Amino acid sequence: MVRTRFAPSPTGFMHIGNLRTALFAYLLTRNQGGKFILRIEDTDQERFVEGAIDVIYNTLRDAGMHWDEGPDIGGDYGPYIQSERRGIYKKYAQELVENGGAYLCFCDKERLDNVRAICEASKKPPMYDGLCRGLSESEIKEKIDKGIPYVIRQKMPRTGTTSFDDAVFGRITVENAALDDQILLKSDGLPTYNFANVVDDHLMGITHIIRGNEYLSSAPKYNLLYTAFGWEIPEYIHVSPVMRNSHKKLSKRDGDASYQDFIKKGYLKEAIINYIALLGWSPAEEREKFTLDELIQRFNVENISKSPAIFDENKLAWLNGEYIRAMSLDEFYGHAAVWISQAVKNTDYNPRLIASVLQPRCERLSDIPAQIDFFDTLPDYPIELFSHKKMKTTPQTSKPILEKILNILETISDFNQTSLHDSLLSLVSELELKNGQVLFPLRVALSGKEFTPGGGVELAAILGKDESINRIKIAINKLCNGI
RNA sequence: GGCCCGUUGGUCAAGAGGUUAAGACACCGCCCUUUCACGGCGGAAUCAGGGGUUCAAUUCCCCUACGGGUCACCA
Repeated sequence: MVRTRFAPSPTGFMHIGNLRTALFAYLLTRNQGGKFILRIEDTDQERFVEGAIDVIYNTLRDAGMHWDEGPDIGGDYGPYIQSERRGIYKKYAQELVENGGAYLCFCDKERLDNVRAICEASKKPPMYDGLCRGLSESEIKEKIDKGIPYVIRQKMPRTGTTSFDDAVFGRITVENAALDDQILLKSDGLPTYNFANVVDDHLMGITHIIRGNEYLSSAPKYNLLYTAFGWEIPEYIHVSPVMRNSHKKLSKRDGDASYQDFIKKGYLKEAIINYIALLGWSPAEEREKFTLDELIQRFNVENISKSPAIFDENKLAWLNGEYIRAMSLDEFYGHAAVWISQAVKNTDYNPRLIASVLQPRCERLSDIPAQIDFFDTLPDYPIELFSHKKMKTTPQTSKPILEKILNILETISDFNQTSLHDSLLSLVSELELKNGQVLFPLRVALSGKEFTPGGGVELAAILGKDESINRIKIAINKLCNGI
């Protein structure tokens, strides 16, 4: 039975790279019919942020990644919050001391700084020199009796190599001599991340560890720990980071790196999940758009890529547009309504009608307000806007046409898209013109803009008879004065 | 600096000794069209460099360059 875990620190926001790691773990688990465990790593009390755990819950739930065991729903391997597991680690650290895999170290900060300085001076990697490794029973007892604070350090082999197989990176081998006697238990009795992680993963029966590849070089140390305890080493799946550019990881410092940021920017959760699944993993098919279920069916560790992937918001936007266009109008309206109402306060204008012209030309929901800002107030525009090379229109040609349009609109009693369309197109054929020569001036008159969602007919239908006539008169007036 | 890892178009990427080196985003052009989009068609664009191994290397090996990671009583 596959058991994976997602073990975030509660920092108050969900980083997109973290979310991708969670997604990979989730996809693998569901693909294999295993259990997905949520564990909160909050041993660093200084970083505690109010409400941060809820952000984790909400994001995962919103994205559709449901966990089988976790702090809120429990499970057979709890507690699932590290701060509630304190007692456990000390016991295991002591066990390790007894079986020779670890030792007590009484060195104080000053000495440690010294050791480090010496290493650096001789251009050697800074490592603990192992002074306390050789302490005798009586020396240890004496120091403890004196009340000297101590930490517990892992006793690394001084010779030989340690190897392990990573599902993505293959076989990794390191010289044991390069491994530092890392601290397992701090002098305050709390475990370091390195230790808590190993203990928790083992105790929770985690079979596959999916995490960022910044842990790749630590993995041998963890394996030595597993071995020292006589525990079975899990499968490792280290994944390369999601980058902002070729040098930097996507990070909070750059802003806009969290799931919440993207939602705020008008991206759909389906598109975000779909897009990040494609960063560092590729499906076997020539297709880009996948639902969560489809991703689950297809996900496999073999197709995870070794190299880092640069996050391309362009492609996310495109994918988002694909999702938007695939919606029914009702669905789209459900998403777009709040954005439409941001720009259009006038309740005479039917927001559903506005949504219908927006849907095919909208990539991000947040693009909506700027696209429809002309409904409430007609912008002041120059008459040069009536010039369009391809439509063969100029301010001069537009004026008489607008006057004719005005006459026609005034006679329409049932003012809707169909009636407008029919009567305006008959005007076109009557005048023996191209559609654009009539309808382009109308669009400009109604919107004061060169580009609009929907054309003259659609805009007139939304604006209604009175306002359409009003705006055409304004345009004619402008043209009278301007030509 | 030591160690570990990586490198296919601008970006995501397929490819696993013999391919016209897929596909997608972005870009450019054309078509459609009442603007802009959508859609359709087409185009330009990639194996980091150098050595090997081989009849044949993008693919295997080595070196170099570049990039990343890691070396805390942080996680």
